[in-house]
Amino acid sequence: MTRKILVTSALPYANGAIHLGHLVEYIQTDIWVRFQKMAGNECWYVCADDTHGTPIMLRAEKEGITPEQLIERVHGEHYRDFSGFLVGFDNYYTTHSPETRDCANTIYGRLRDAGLIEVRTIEQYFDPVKQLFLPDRFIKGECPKCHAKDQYGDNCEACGAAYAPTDLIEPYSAVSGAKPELRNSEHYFFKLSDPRCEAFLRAYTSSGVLQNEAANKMQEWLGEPGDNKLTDWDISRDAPYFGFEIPDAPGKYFYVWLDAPIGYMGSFRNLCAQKGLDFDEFFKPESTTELYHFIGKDILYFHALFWPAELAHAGYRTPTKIFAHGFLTVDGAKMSKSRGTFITADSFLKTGLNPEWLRYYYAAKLSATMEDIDLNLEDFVARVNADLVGKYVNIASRSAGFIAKRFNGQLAPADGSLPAIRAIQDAAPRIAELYEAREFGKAMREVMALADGANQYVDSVKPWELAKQEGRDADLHAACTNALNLFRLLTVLLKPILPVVAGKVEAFLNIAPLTWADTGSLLAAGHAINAYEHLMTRVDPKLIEKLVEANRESLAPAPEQQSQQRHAEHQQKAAEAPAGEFCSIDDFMKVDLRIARIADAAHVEGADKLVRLTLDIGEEKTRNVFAGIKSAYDPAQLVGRLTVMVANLAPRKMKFGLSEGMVLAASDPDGKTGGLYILSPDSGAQPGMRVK
RNA sequence: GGUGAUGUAGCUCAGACGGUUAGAGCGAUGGAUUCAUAACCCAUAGGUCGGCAGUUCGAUUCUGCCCAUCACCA
Repeated sequence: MTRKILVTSALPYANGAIHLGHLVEYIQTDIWVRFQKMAGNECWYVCADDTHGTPIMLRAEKEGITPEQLIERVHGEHYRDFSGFLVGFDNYYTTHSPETRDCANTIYGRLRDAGLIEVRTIEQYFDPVKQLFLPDRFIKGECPKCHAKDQYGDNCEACGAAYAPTDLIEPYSAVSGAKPELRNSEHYFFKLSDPRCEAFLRAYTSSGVLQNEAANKMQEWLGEPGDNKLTDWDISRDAPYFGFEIPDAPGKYFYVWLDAPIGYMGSFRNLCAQKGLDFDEFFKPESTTELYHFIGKDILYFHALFWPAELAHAGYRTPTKIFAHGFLTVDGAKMSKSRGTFITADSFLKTGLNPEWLRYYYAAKLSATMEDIDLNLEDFVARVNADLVGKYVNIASRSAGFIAKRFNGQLAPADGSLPAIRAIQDAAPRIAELYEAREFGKAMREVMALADGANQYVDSVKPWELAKQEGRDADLHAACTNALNLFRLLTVLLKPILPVVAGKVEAFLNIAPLTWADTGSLLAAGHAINAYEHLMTRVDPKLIEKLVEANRESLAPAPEQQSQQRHAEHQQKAAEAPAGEFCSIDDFMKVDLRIARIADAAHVEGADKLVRLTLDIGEEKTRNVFAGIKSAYDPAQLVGRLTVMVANLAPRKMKFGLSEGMVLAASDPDGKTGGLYILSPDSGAQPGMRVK
């Protein structure tokens, strides 16, 4: 029976370029979709640009254009990049569309009618210069807990404390620098804490729609049965805001994260109109169609809690499965602009690299888990050249010449009992299961083992010797025919990953587009093929160097959205530390090291590795410092000792109290040699002396 | 700080319900070959399976702790 399947990838934010991190998801999804289509299923792949929110509004303003102009331009860039990597959306739309607006209004209206929307007045900062309410990340100020300066409005990067923007000391607008005013505003909340939502989500998240790791993670957010840890979700923002105005609330707009997943519906509805599909068949509650969302592990929260809860209580079906994948690292580290590994899709293509190289490399490393995958640039070159060119393409390359020169391009009967051919045909159903299960890496290992088998076959029959012997024409003809059949079968298995190469193979072999069912057949005797042309070039390592150079930014990198999916509005941390090997004397002098006398030391109740130290550094007040030295020191033996502390470290709020500094201790960075050793000055040093 | 995950040969990764010699590809080395994009074929070398403890007759595989990396904390 043909399955009816709707597939989505997460919506990229219309605020930046597509990079290789994004592509992990789109390539993974595209491979899965292409496999489903080859297998004969009705499968639709939709996506869209995520276009709303304050960052879009502000960026457009900065560029002197309207938000509509900005998102139209970015939509073009995104679509170009995805097309360049052969991501075959059935529809690539925008959330700024009548369909999405209509779906959002419908969902909102139904949730409201179900009593799941609540209006509350909240106090929020307002920028009097820009005349707009400020999202948390656009307010900065002094941390209320540790008093670090210039912290964002939602949490402190120095001490990790989470708080409301209104808790900040001396707040200022990150947009205008103005002192924001507190103003009351009515906000609309989706009542996730409602018992109906909690009950639904407990059942839903443990029903097998999530990977095990993801389901485990959900437990943290849901808490133990009985304690309802879910809190209501603020889904409105005040004007001015680029988004959809809430129907019954003039001046209030849907928060961008509300309409982003609804954009999946909007894009599909737009497709339905184009193709004459029945939208309701896919989204009615008792639908027998399948709905899959491919997402990054960072946005599980939105897709596994808010989104299904909205759908379930607005009278729609819920997702069949949510597939979360890990992040991309390059050469074992986070993508970095200073190292040139924050590689944009556009630069990859402009440098002249073949997108199918990357598709194959990702496929070879992808699994069904949320594990990160590493793009090792050296490994990339070796793997693509060895597997695709050396093994796979080579089979055609070494056989085609004989067929063309000696047999007028016509094939002999294929040997269906040949072990190498049987091996591929036997493996095909297993490989189909691996594709279905998103275990592409395992599938590729199998395919390459089969390609090895094909090369071994050619090696064993030695066509180049047969060609020189009198009266061995039939053997030569059979050998090369078998090799080309092996090649054709392998092409079927690789087609979801290499659609362009597969197209060239179809032209070369003079056959109809390959489907999965073709693994069951062989080419007929007498079938005429076309002239062989190179199917794929090798990766030149010089191109990789050029690529890295093209993406390298020598200056200290601007704080850029490092996350691969997340909205800038939501969070925008991860400003990269400049990668310098040396620090200047000035940098060093910023650290105020002081001799401290340990006035008191005590175990900390409930802490596994902390000792509470009371330090005298010659000031009126002693300092309270938590040190992670419990494993090495008994508090009693520390009292009275002199040591060295960092006196101007930003205070850090810990579970057990405020830590006002740090004592220095030595340990093996690799952890190979155990032990922890706090520093002591030579005798004569007095508390409060500066160390430099 | 809490939670979820990851850590196996130079590189990228498999695997083991605990049990004789821990696997593959790439890379390295040696050989064979020349049909093929210096591709392919055969063989060899390489690992105290992140660290420390515990359970066990026996752990890399189970448990605890530690270290490192990634993500999330609305």
